[in-house]
Amino acid sequence: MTSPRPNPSAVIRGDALWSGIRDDLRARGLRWTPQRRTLVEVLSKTQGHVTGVQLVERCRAIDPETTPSTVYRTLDVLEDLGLIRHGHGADGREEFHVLPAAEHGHIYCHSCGGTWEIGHDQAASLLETLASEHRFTADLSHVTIAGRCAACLEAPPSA
Amino acid sequence: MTSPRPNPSAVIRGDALWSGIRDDLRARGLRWTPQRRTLVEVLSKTQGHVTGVQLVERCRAIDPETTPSTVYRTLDVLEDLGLIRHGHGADGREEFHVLPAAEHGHIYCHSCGGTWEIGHDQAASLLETLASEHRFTADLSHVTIAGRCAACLEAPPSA
DNA sequence: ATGTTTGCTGCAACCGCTTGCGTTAGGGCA
DNA sequence: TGCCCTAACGCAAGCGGTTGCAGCAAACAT
Ligand SMILES: [Mn+2]
Ligand SMILES: [Mn+2]
Ligand SMILES: [Zn+2]
Ligand SMILES: [Zn+2]
Repeated sequence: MTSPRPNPSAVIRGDALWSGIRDDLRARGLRWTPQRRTLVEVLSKTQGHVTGVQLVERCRAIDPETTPSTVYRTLDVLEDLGLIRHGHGADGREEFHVLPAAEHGHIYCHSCGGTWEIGHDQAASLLETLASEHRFTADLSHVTIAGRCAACLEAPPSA
Repeated sequence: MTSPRPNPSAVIRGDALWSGIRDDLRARGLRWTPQRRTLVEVLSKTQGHVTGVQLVERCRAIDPETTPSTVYRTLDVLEDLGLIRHGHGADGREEFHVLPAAEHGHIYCHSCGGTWEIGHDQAASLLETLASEHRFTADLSHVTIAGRCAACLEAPPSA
């Protein structure tokens, strides 16, 4: 859970993205273990959003011995390598973005529970304001904004 | 527990903001209990940000029997009444904003752990974009944006 | 092959917070 | 003042995720 570092080969296909990991890890003095191989296999078959719990489940389908702490620690490593990102849902729970995917944030309606994505263009003005007024480089994929959607503002559900 | 009071006007003393809560609750069919009174006393002496754990600690200083679940449930109620707001830190942990306070979001540096506040003016463009493009009314106090501060971009701490 | 280094694993405990449930007690009304 | 309804409480278990530690095993060198 540290720094963003885009993987140069990330643009290509999913397979190509994940196939280089073994060497990426070794180049950094890290190790390629059966447990990591399992998680990477799961991730390479995953698109969009996943929670940590879902990933543990899917790993267990391949290797029933899978331990949560190992999975979460490996997710941290993979995020350092720039292969995944995580954000937090409205309740603070982790959600992982599996690459390749356009970087995006989320908006969440407190009333109906609906969620939508915010693209770079929609966030551009905020990111620029942060850059100029705070000299801050924001991580859009870690952004979740809560509030009320149009439908709920007009017709508040029962409350 | 409650003994007759010779001087009915004595207890007041709290901020105008917090003094109406008892009646606010009753008007909604909710109840004014000793546990809620303790939490409200703590909140009325609190400014800025507090975590749930801190609030439980401070309640225990007044009433050692304080139970976490009761505190968190009461915090939910008070947020419904609009007396506090909560957001999530970069790690997803809850932080409560005690009113009166200008509504604001937070930015957080993944490298050095520093945090800063975003005011309404700095968020205005984002909020407007969300309103126009998604017809979404955002809750600024629930916003935490992670990224890197200027100092860390120029001189990454050891990484 | 074998040894050595040290990153990684599994475990168990823990943290912040939530939830289901049986019991207590607030508070409107007689 | 006492009754009654039900909101709120305390407890214990649970959930998502993290952490310290002792043993294990990748990786590289010999
Ligand atoms: Mn985070
Ligand atoms: Mn704040
Ligand atoms: Zn909605
Ligand atoms: Zn920083």
